[in-house]
Order: sequence, then C-alpha cells, then structure tokens
Amino acid sequence: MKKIFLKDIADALNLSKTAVSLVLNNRGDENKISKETQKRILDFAKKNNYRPNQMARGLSLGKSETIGLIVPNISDIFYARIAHFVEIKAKEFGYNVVFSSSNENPAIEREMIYSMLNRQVDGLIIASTQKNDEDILKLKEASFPFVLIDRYYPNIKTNYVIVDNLGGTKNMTSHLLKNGRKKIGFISIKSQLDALLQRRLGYESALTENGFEIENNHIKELDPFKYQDEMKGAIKDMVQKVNGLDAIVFTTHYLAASGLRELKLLNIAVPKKVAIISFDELGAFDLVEPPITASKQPVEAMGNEAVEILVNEILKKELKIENERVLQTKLLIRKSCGV
Amino acid sequence: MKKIFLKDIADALNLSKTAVSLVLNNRGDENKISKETQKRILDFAKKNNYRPNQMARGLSLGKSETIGLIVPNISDIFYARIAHFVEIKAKEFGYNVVFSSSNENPAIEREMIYSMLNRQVDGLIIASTQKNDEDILKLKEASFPFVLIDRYYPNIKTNYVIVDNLGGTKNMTSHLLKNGRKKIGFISIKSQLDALLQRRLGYESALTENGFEIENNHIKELDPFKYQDEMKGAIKDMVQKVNGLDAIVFTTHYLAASGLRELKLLNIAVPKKVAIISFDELGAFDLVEPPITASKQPVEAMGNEAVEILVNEILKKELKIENERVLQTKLLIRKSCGV
DNA sequence: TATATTTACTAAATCGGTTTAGTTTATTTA
DNA sequence: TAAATAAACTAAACCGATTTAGTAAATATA
Repeated sequence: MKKIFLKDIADALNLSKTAVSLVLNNRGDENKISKETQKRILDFAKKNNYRPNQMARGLSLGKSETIGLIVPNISDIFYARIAHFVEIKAKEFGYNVVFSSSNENPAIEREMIYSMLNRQVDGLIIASTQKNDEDILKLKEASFPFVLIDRYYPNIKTNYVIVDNLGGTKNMTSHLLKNGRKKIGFISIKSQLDALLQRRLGYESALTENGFEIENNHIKELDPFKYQDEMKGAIKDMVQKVNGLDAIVFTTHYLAASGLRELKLLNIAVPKKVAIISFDELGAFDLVEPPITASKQPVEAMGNEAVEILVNEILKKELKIENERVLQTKLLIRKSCGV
Repeated sequence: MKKIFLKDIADALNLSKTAVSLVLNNRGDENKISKETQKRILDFAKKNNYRPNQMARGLSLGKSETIGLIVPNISDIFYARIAHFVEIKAKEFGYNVVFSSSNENPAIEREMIYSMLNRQVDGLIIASTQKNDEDILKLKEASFPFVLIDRYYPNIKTNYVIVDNLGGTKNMTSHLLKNGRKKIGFISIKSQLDALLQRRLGYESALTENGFEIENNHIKELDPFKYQDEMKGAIKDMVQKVNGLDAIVFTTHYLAASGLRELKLLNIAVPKKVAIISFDELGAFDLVEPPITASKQPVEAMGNEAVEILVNEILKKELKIENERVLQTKLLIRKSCGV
C-alpha cells in the first residue's frame, strides 16, 4: 500500500490534476465535472486510500486547519483540561490543535507564537505569561485571529475568555466571614498576572466592605518556583506567630494543596483552628481531609467559548466584533471552612 | 512589520534565492559563499525578522520537525504529564509536538494517525487504544518512526516504553499481605488493555505465591465509562456483603479516588476495616484521608525515553535496533494500608 | 599562454497541492 | 446555418521553500 498523489489519480484515470482536485474538494458540481467522472475519481481515491499532503495543501491555501494553543504548563491539570476541551471543540469545527508550554517564560512564549505562525496555524489561543504586550499587539495589528484565555491584557483590546477573579475571591472571603472567621490571611504567588491581582483585590474588597482592615502582614506572596519551600514559613508566620489568623485564602489549587500539607505537618487543625479555601480546585479536593471548599472554574465553557470565538474570527471577512467573556466561578462548599 | 520571504531577501541584496537559502541553513561555508555575503544575508534576515514558512520548508524537505503524540485523554493527569515531558524533551532536539486524544476510540486513533501522517509529522508517540493492530503494523511495514508509550502490542515487535505492570501490582498486593491482610479484592476496568491484564496477573500471582486462592468474586472489572456509578455496588459487594474483604487493590488513580469516595460515603473505615492501594497516583494522594499508598509511575523517564528512542529512529539511516523499555514503578507507602 | 581548477555565485526544477485562464466539442439560439 | 452558449474538461502558474546542475570570472598549473 504505497502512498498515492493527486497526479497518480489523474494519470490513472486519464484526467487532469485540476479535475481530480476539484472533485475531491467537493467542487465538482459547480465546476461542471460530469457525475460519472466524479464517481470515478471518488471511487479511485477511496479505493487507494488517497490522503492529501497537508503541507502542500497548506502552502497553497495559506492555511492549515490547525489551531495553536499556548499554555504556561500542560501538566497543570487546569491547563490540561482547557486543552482537552479546546481539542474537542476544535475537532468539531474541523481543526487540529498544536500545543506548546511557555513555562511562564515570555521569551519562550514569543518563540512559540512565531514558531506557530511559521507553521501556518490559522489562529491562536493563548494563556499568556502576560509579559508579551509587544507580540500581542503585533498579532492584533496584523489582524491575526487569536483569543486570550485565562489571562488577558487589561490595556489591550482583544478577544478573551477569563473568569471573574475578583468576584470569585470576594465570594470566597465573604464565605469565610459569614462562617465567623475574623482574621483571614491570603496566600498567593508573587506575580504580575492580572488574575492574581484581581484575586487579591477580591479578598481586600470583601474585607473592607465588611468593616475589616487590610493588614499587610496577613498577605503573603510566594515565589512561583519556590512556593513549596516558602509555604511552611508563611503558614507559621500567619498562624503560629503573633498574627494568629483563623483562615487562609489560597489563590491556586497547588497553593492550597501545599498549604494543607504544611498545616498537617505542623499539626494545625483544619478547620478548627484555621479554615482554608482555594481558588480553583483539584479533582481530589473532595477526598482530602478536610475536604477543601473551592471556587471551581468553568473550564469546559472556557475552552468551548475560546474555540468558538476563534473560529468565528478565522472565518469572518470584515465584521470586527470584540469578544470579551468573563465567566463566573462556582463555590463548592466543603468542610475546610467549618460548618 | 510585514512578512518577508526568501525572495525578498534575495532581491534586496541582489542575490539568488539559492545563496540566501544556503546561508540561512548554515551551509554557506561548504558552498563557498563568501564570508562577506554571508554576513550581509544574516544581518538582513535578522534585521527584518525573517522566518521561513514551515509549510514550504516541510513540503520541500519532506519533513516537519514535528512529533505527533496520541494519547487516550489529555485531561488525564497521567497523560498530561507524559505530554509535558515529551514536549520538553522534544524541544531539546528541536522538535515541536502536535497532540491528539483518541478518547479510547480506535477509529479516532486511526484517524489521528493518518491525519498526522498527512501533516508530515516526522514520527509518532502513541499511547494506543491497543485495538489498532492493523495500523500499527502498517506504520511498521512503512518503516515510519514511532514509539508506543504506556501501552504496547504484545504480539507486534515495536519500540515501546512501558512500566512493569505485573511487577508493580504484585508488589502492591504483597505489601498488603505483609501488612496482615488476608482477603484482598481487586477493582479494575473492563478492558482489553494489556496493562490491565498484567495488573490482574500481578495481583493473582502475589496471591498464589503466598498460598492464597484466587476468588473470582473478589475481582470486579467496571465499565470504563460508568465506573463511578458501579463503584458503590462493587464496594458494597466486596466489603459489606458475604465477602468481607479487608483490602482492595485499585488499578488506576481514578478508580482509587472513586473507591475511597464511596468507602467514605458508606462509612467504612480505611484502613481499619479495609486497606486500599492504588496503581498510579494523583498529586493529592498524600493529602487525602487516609493518604493513599500507591505505585508511582516514572512519567518523566517515560516521556524522555520515548522521545529519545523516537528521535534516534527518525535520524538513523539503516541500523535496526528494537527498543523495548520496561520501567519500574515505585511504591509510595502511606497510611491507607495500615501501619 | 593555454588549460585546469577554484571561487562565488545563479537558473530552473522540485515538493504536492490549488487555481486562473483557457480550450475543445456539443448543443442552442437567431 | 452561422454565431452564441454550455458542458466538460486541461495547461500552466503559483504557494515558498530546497536542491541540482550549471556558469562566469578569477586564479593556479603546465
């Protein structure tokens, strides 16, 4: 079963490449290729298992029916799930997905963007490091179809699909206050990401709106690559030293997991002494002890909407609609915040 | 900043496309392009941010510097992590990665294989549904470079990287026996996957080697798509009904998680009444109550080795070495099996 | 000084598709 | 019955790279 090309079909049937190409692209009728010839071509192609070389096709058409997905880290279950739903939705529209991880490094992200452009992806979905204003602007100026997901650039008007980080965290913090907690800490990652800033603002606004002061030493922002080492100190400071906090808001699932791990090692009772709550969750958060209350992100909707917006953008001719979607998180109440 | 092509560089510098192409591919010296001309080309290309169209390049070269990765489901953390390490290693060798999920459907897997071949991937890494003998054989006959990962075809000689499923499960079962458990159950997925068969054999051989009978009603194989519904019944049968088992071996992380969930709902004490142990683990298995003893798979090594073997295969000229790698799992002992 | 070799390039073919601009033959229409 | 139209195709250009087979001018060798 050797590989067969357009020319082979044309030669075998005594036709031109043009005729064969037209028919195989479902444009036989409009180009008045006789039904009989069409059938001959289709049958021969099927029998010989013809499959067009997508490189040649892509070169000729200037497109590839491929979407590029750039995420910080595909082994983070959050982005893995995004990728999963992006892939499913993309396939519905006939697109394949190429992915790359930037590892939170803007230089790698830039490299990935251009590498994908060179590979003629038809559009990009990017969960950006948010330090690439320049390249995002270039994409925009070039009218290249793209959608930001999970992270966006507040100062650049683009299509994006994000969640309401402020609202979600405010909600979480209010939940703790409602449950009687008075001294609530906040553990996040040191980062310029707007999502994390918004989460902090959500925490702060819940406090102030409820008549509490914002205390700087109730807030810890850990190094993104060393948070596991820094967690113990942070928890000790907040809970065991002078602060005596009775609750902690974690801004990511991995911080919450790491935090709980340290709380257990330090023998601090959760939620009795300290309640914890997490922005975003892991599949096993209902199984840990205690089960962790968390704001669940609508990952499936995020993936779906990003693809829908992108495909629309790819196919559209002139219309210039900006799609800015802010989805809501959902608080899953479990036992880590007390009753 | 508009897009620039090889021809533009040639025209601007009054040179031929040939010269420019040779220099940009680092073959200026061997083709006696003067140092001065080389510098002019390199400078101009850099200044104008030239990036070759990879479709044209791929068409011309018959290769794409891209590796295809086909997994059952990218949102399964196990495969997400495989993808992560595959991507990192591939990048080291200068390859990009295209991924697709087969959703355990052999028809989709076949479609993905051919779609990727049409996109001129240089090689494939496949965690197969294991129901595609035909296509795997075709790949082999065509001498197309590929490596199976996680799942292989016992009857087809190929490159593969898998783990010692039998040994790992035997080890797990022995661990339970050593801890004094006498009536050990086995919960798996109904499937033809050799990995799951081996895990069952591992369980059985540990039992027989230690003088225990294999009891068919101690073994449950759940529907892969309905295991969450079937889990409660399985646990009830095994623990609460006549069987009165005192331990359960789960063959995947999601079965263990689901099983623990039901055990908790049924108020069955773990490990006091029933010990549990899991093949493969989730990141939070050390945080759940009780922390789950599990066989950890060497995901990073699997990804790395698969890529190394594949790249070797892609680059090699004649030599025909079969690489069959069976890696060992590592038992992480936690509290779910008793002391 | 005539010939051979080297240097520094280039023209054109090629990869495998798509597409534009025709062409030939048969059928209508005036 | 000649001119116009329609039917059913095809030749060749094109996408943007790589590569083969040369070539003209400069230098070396006999």
